Amino acid sequence: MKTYYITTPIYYANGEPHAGHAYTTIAADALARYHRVNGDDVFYLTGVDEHGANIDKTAESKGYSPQEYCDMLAPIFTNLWKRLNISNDIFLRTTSDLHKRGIHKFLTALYESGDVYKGHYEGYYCRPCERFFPDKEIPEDKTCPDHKIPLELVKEENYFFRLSKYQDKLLKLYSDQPDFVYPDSRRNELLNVLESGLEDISISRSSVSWGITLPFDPEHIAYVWIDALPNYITALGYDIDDQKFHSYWPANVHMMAKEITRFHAIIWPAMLMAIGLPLPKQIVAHGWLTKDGEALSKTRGIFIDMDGDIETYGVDAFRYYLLREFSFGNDGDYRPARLHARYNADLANDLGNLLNRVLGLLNKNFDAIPSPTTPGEFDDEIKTLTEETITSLDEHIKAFAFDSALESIWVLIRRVNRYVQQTEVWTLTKPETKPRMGTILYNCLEALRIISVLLSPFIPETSEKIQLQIGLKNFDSDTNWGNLQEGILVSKGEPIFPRVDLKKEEKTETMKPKQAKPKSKKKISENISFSDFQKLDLRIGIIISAEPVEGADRLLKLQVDIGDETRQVVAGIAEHYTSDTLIGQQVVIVVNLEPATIRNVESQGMILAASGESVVLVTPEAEVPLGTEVR
RNA sequence: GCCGGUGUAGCUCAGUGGUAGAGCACACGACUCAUAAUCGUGCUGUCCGGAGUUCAACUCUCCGCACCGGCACCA
Repeated sequence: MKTYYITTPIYYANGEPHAGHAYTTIAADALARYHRVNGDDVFYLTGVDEHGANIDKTAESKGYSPQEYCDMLAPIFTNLWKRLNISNDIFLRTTSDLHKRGIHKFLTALYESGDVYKGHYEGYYCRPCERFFPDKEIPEDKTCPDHKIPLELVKEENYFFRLSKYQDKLLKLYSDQPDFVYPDSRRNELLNVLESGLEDISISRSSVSWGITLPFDPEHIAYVWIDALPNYITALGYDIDDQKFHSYWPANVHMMAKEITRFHAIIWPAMLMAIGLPLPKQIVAHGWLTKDGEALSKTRGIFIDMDGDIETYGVDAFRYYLLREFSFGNDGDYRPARLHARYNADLANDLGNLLNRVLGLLNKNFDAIPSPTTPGEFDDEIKTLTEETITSLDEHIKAFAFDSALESIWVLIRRVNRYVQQTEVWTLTKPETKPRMGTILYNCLEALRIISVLLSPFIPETSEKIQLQIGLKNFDSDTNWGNLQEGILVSKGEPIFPRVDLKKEEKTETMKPKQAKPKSKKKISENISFSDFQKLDLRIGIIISAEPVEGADRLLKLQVDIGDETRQVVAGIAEHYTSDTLIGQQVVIVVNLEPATIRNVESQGMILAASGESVVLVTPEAEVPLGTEVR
């Protein structure tokens, strides 16, 4: 029996899961189920990554120990997966013994490979990022670009992994195995990274406490990614080297969202090379979800209402919509209106109604499933198309084209609807035509049975409902035509996808104004003295010219009149303001900031702006004389 | 600025060197077994713009525009 090992990332447990996590997990679930129904021995892994300074900090801010916090959060993930019908075989927590033991073995092996060395690291460090900035990346103001807080000059003794050594081997991997990274767009990006050179990476932290200690130096904690990536082997029992590990590793697919491909497609394979383990076969990245065209954002309250949509349309409709409407690999725009349209058109009208009408006809005219005694026109077409669908489905699945996969099944569903129409079964009630009627109904049911098998990876609950209504007590996953037995008593057939009235929906939607209050998540910094504050010289100025900076997308070169003089300031606001709207604006400018050169342009100060998801200039509430002090 | 991608019917997208397709939506018709479902027919397009190669380009080449990623940049 072929094995198939598929993984999602272990999601970082410093917040609740969102639709993006659900998307990854549902896609991986579809693959896992597809391979299971085709007879493979499948192992499907998902889980949570529970270590690192961020979790420690989040836990502390909520008044819990990190372990307590993780223990609270893990069930939120598992409950969601249960609700979404995720068929994972394991839910790995990095705080589990299984993982900790595996990591010890992994780190020991890595250490013994000779590619780990101890280095003194002196450099600029961002605590929330848990990372050092390489020399060429240090911002001139020594502020973390993501967290907007000052970098700390930290001198740490760290262990490093000789990633640089693996550049050529990785390049060879990419050329020998062109499908190692899917889709090609991601592969190209990573090739760029590889070709521009790799630096060794530090794999430990001595300043962080919440994590796994290095087996060869208890003073150090494994860096979160070094702790997390090997979960793919620790989950299989790598530490005891058992049969399970050897039968499932290497993984067939590591599935993830596009932002973490670098860790999976560069660092992870390099580490595996170092310890002499086989590499995963494919790194598969999907795009991000937007909602009605806007990026998801906690702070702006833009989120996908999974609970609401699942409540209205059902889990399978949610799964179906995500897999059917988005082309996997690209970003996808989640639009409740489209979900609604898909639900009614595809699920209720095409599939649900087909099952219902066939069962209705059968119940009205027969006591049980009749035998196909009387072949006729179109029968072969239905049978042939069913078989062709099985083949094309397989091709699409291999290419991660869930949308085409589902579309190909729907071609068959529509064909069966047409079959009912063409044969006008409902007219064949006379004794002499009844055997033909029975045959047609048998064919319809058999097609529906096979369709339910083909659909089971995507919408498992529906598949079961279909088979139950057909009268099968145990799920029959045989896709050979004719496997359906005659004489089975069918059920009455309640609609499996009752139509949803849009007007009702609009009402309920307006009834729950669930707007999150926009707020910044950055914590208040440490206190400074009043004299510290007084050191700042803030003045009112007016922008008299603004032009783009050569070679930079975000920068504008501004001339600001502050009364006595004109200052040239470079500001990273080009994405939010055009020159026209800026000229004539009064702004607050820091005039005693030491000058800096950015992109060969001198900047003699800094314009204040609220900078969160959007950037908004700070301006005086009423016009004031230029050069006025701000305090 | 560099690298890559995308731009086709109202919407979501497929597609080929010979003058364009699917689903949804829309209109009309058929049917009445079925969840106002199904089936048929029809409709709309400067296939982003421009130049070039070719007997012929939406499909190839070049230039440009727009949007989206990645990298650089964010005092």
